[in-house]
Amino acid sequence: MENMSRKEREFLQREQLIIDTAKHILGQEGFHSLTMERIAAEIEYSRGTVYKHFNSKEEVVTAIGRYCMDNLLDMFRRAADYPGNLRARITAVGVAHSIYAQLHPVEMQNMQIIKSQAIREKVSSDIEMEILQREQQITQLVSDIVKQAMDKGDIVNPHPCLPDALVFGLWTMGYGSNLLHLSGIPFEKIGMCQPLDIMWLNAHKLLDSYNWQPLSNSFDMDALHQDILQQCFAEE
Amino acid sequence: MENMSRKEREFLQREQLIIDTAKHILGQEGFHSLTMERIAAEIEYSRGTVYKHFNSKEEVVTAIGRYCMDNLLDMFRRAADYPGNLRARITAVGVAHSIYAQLHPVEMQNMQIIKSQAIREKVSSDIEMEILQREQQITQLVSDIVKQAMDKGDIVNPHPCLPDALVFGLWTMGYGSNLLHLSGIPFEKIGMCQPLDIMWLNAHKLLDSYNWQPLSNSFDMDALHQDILQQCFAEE
DNA sequence: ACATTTAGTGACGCTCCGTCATAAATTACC
DNA sequence: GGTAATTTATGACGGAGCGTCACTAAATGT
Repeated sequence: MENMSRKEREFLQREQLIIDTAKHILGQEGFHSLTMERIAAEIEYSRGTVYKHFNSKEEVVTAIGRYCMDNLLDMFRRAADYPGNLRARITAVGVAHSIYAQLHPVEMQNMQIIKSQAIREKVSSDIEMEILQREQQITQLVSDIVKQAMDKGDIVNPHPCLPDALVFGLWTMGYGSNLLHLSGIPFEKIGMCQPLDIMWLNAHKLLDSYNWQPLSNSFDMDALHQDILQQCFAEE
Repeated sequence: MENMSRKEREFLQREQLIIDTAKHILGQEGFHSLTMERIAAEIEYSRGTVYKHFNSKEEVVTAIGRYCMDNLLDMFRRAADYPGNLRARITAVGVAHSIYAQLHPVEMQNMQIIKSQAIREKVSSDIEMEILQREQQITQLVSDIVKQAMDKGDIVNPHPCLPDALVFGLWTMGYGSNLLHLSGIPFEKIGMCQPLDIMWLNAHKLLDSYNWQPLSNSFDMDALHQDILQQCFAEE
C-alpha cells in the first residue's frame, strides 16, 4: 500500500468501495436488484468506471465472495491458534465457522452464490483461480491440524484416507449445513431442529469415530465451546 | 391422465416438453444460454405460449429442478425397499444418492440451482411449496428408516436428538459433497481424493458413531454396495 | 354457416448489459 | 503559466432478453 502512487491507492480504495457497496445492495435487496447502474449511482461514478474494475456483473459478485472468504479465513486462522490440544483446535475452527455463519449469514450466502454455474461461467479464469486459492488455504489449514494430530498420536489407529477424509467430512457437513440453513426450508415448522445447531453434534461424532483423542465423552463440550468463544471471539 | 379432455392432456404434454427441452439446453449450454426465445424456438411455439405455462424463466428452471427431485425421490424409494436390515437399507439410500450423482451430474446441478436466492426470489410461493414438499418427502423417507431402526433396537443407546441428527448428518454430507464435487475444484490436482468417494466412508463412520448395528467393521461394506447395485439399480 | 370461446402469436416497451468515441481532468513539459 | 500529452471518466448506443397484451387463427358449440 505504501510503495504505490496516490493514483494506484485511490484505484484500490475505489475497488473496495465498489465491493462494499455491491455487497450491501446484494445483501439488502437481493441478486436481481444488484445492477451495474445501481452500483455506479451509489458510489457516484458512472457505469463505465465500474467496468474499469470489473469486466462483468458476475465478476463483481465473485469479488464480493472473495472478500467474504478472506473474512472467513481470518477467523479460521485466529481459531487455529487456540491454545489447547489439537482436538480443541479443530473444534475452535468449527466454532469459528458457526459464529461466522450466525454473524454474517449474508456472507455465507455470497460464498454460495459464487459457486453457482450461472456465475462461474462468466468469470475469467484468473479470478476463478483467486477463489480456488482461498479454498485451498482453508483446506490446508484444517488438513494441517489433522496431520499434526496424527503425528502427535492423538488419532489412534488412523485410517489410510486421513487427513483427506476428515477434511472432507467436516467441510461437507459445514457447507451442507449452511446450504440447508440458507435454503429457506422451515425446519422448526416441520418439527426439526436447526441444522446449524446439530452440525456440532455430528462433527464431534465424526471426530470420535476416527478416534481423535480426547473423545467427546471425556470432556465438557459446552465448556470448551464457551472458552473458545471467550478466547478467540470475544468481540464478536 | 384419463379423466381429462384431449386439450388438457396436450397441455400437460407440452409442459413436459418444455421442461425436457429447457433441461437439455441448460445441461448442454449453461444457464445463460437458456432463454425463453430459445425454448420457444426448440419446441416450435412462440414465447407467448411458453408464458402460458410458466410466469418466468426462473419458474421454468424451478420446474426442471422439481422434475429432477422426482427422479431422485423415485430412486430413493426403490433403495428404501432393499431387503435387509435397516443399516443396509439406509446404506442403499446412500448408494442411490451416489449413483444418481454419478449418472446425472447435471440434474444434481439443477437441484442446486433452484436453491439459489437469485432463482428463489422470482418464484411464486406455490411453486416454492412444491419443492419444499419434495424436500420433505426425502427427509421423511430417511427419517422413517432411522425411526424403525430405533424401534427395533438397532441403534443402541440412542441420542436424544435422533432421528433429526442423523437425517441432517447424512443430508448435509450428501449435499455438501455434491456442492464440492460440482464446484469445479480440481481435487486430484491438489492431491486429494474425490469427495463423492470419501462421502461413503464418512457416512458409515457417522452411522457407527451413533451405534447403528451392525457396525461397519462387522460386515463387508464393498460387498453390500455391490449387492445393492445389483438388486436395486441393475439397469442403471 | 355463423357465433363464441379458446389457443397462439409476435410486436412493443422496458431494463440492463457491455462498449467505445468523446469529454474532462490530470500530468508532463517547455 | 501555458500548452501538449496522457490518463481518467462519462453516458449515448446497440443489442439481448424479459414479460405483456391486443390481436389473429383455430377450435368448439349451436
